Amino acid sequence: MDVARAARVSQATVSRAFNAPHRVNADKRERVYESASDLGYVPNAIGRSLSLQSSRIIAVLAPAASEYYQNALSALARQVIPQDYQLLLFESFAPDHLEVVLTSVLRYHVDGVIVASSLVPVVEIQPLTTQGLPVLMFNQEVGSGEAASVSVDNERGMRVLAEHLIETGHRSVCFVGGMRSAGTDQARYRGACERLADAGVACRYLLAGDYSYEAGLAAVEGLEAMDEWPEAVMAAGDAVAFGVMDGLRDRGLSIPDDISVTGFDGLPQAAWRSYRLTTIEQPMDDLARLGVETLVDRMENPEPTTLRHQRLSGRLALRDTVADRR
Amino acid sequence: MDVARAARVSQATVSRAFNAPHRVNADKRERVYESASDLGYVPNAIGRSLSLQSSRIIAVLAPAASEYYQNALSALARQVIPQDYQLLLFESFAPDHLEVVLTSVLRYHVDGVIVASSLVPVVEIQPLTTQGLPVLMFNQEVGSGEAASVSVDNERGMRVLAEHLIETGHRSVCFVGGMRSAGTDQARYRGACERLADAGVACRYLLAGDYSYEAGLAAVEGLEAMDEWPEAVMAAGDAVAFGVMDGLRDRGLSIPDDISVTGFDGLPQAAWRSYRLTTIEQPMDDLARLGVETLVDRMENPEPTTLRHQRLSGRLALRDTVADRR
DNA sequence: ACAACTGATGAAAACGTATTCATACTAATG
DNA sequence: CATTAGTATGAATACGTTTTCATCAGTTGT
Repeated sequence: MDVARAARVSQATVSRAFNAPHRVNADKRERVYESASDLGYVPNAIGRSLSLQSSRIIAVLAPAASEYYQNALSALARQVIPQDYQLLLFESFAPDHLEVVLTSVLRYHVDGVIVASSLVPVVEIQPLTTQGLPVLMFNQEVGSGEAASVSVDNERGMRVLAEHLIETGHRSVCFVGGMRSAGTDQARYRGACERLADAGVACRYLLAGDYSYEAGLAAVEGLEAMDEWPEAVMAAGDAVAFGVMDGLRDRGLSIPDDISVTGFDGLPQAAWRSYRLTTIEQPMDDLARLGVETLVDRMENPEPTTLRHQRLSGRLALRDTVADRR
Repeated sequence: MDVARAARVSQATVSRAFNAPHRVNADKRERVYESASDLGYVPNAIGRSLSLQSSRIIAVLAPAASEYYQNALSALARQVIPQDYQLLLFESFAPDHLEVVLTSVLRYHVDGVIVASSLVPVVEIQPLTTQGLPVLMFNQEVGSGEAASVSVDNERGMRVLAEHLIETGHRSVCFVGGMRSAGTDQARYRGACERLADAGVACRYLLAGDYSYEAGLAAVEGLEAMDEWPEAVMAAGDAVAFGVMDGLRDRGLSIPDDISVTGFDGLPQAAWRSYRLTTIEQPMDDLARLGVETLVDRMENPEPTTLRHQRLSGRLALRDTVADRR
């Protein structure tokens, strides 16, 4: 290698100068650094990966078009820096495209994978786990043993929200779900349902179709088609809630006076003046930190730790979309 | 290698079976595929990178917390797939941290770099260009010769918006900028100013501080401190515009009856019912495609093409935040 | 029948690093 | 002074590919 020659040392010494400076004499070390900066040399991470059999790269599968997952990605990117890993982004994996993406992930011999998408069920990622690749499911509750996972406590969060609605005297509620298949959707509906049922409050289920603003907006038609407006609608996600709010306002209804609305996730927009949405805020940074730590732990400790789901509690953000009806 | 042995062929043949299937006999090819799937083998991209001296990875520097750049990242991720490149994400580069990030980029020997951040001036990325690394500045207008770049035509977009305000009879305008240092900010202000001046309309400048909702909200205080409300405020970005709108509404003003507001970027929220913001929509997919194509072209053709800035026109989205004052 | 060509294949080198092993040297101990 | 322990260094190897080059078999043309 050029630097070695320029510094009149062996290539092994160059390697040591960068990775274990104390193991090489000060004078040679300086010579190496000097030649390196002269030649604009920086150690090649690819050669390093090959030799070390470890790339210090984490693949992350995320639908970059979703507001929630954009925030998750951002939080993950920040948490990964202190651990000195990089994120390799994989996106846009339609169900039929997923297999291609997964072999692509395999090709890059990443050290670990974070699956941040409600569209990828845990069974689909078996091609990765069978290769012994550590996988973390982000924002998905999976059974223990299948994969490591972190998420907010969806059921509890929804229970807290339901509790709040009950306390404020709501007697009829409609839950607007995103996608039936998403595990989070089920957990959230269950949480709402159970708590409301305890208090003798009915909770209908309306399907928006996905977790978007547009879906929420369209769902209001379904709401309208019911015999009468519910006193409160609990949306499965903030984005849906924004759509619902705007749809209701379009129809001349006032929030929260005519109808209360709650969300879930704690998107930045929930705090905006036009919405001031009462919602459960996901502790995004904590989730990301916990997730990355869990994954890194699995990557760096060969002995297989038990794969378990870790739940973090969300925070109830009380704002202005729930009326006191007592 | 195991697969070679299992298929009783040389390792060179395995390589050819995957990269140039027609150059290896059908029977051996099948044997290779079979052994590969038995052993769960996929070609190692790291070894490949080392041998090919090309990683097929593009580094992207983006502030993952900004709504605009999240959308840009998403568009870039989609555009990069058909070209068979992957995106390696680098984020959170405070000015003093930038150098570390850049050497990290260098380490990974990526094939190209996309800088999607208004916070990174083109001079700062010289460490990359001097290494002969192709760089694309996304959403930044840089002088020709310094780096390849793509952006929407900021000046023209703002002129179109100004034109619209003039046509609808506005006689006083305030421009709310994001950050003085950002090149886009200057171009947008210039576009607005020039067109308005032509029509004899004054255009004041108010600095929000950054391109966030919160900055826009706070900027309304500055607006309030002026002798009288302007007839229109032109925000430098949509997020700022949302903040301005909410700030004005907080003060009991009606949009657009009391004050017109315009934005810039075309964020998804601009179409939301609560804002219905008249703005310039950036052709994000076209920008991403053009940017990626430009970069890929530079990566794959050694002879240096001239580095130029490419502008795409934005689209005027006429919605409900500009009144007709004639 | 023999030369010339074609196509399939393997051996070997290269890419840039980390690391093991051996060697040369220095310092400390008896 | 001789032995030992320790330290600094380089040579060599491994990591997993791609690719050049040589070889060998088979085919075509005369």
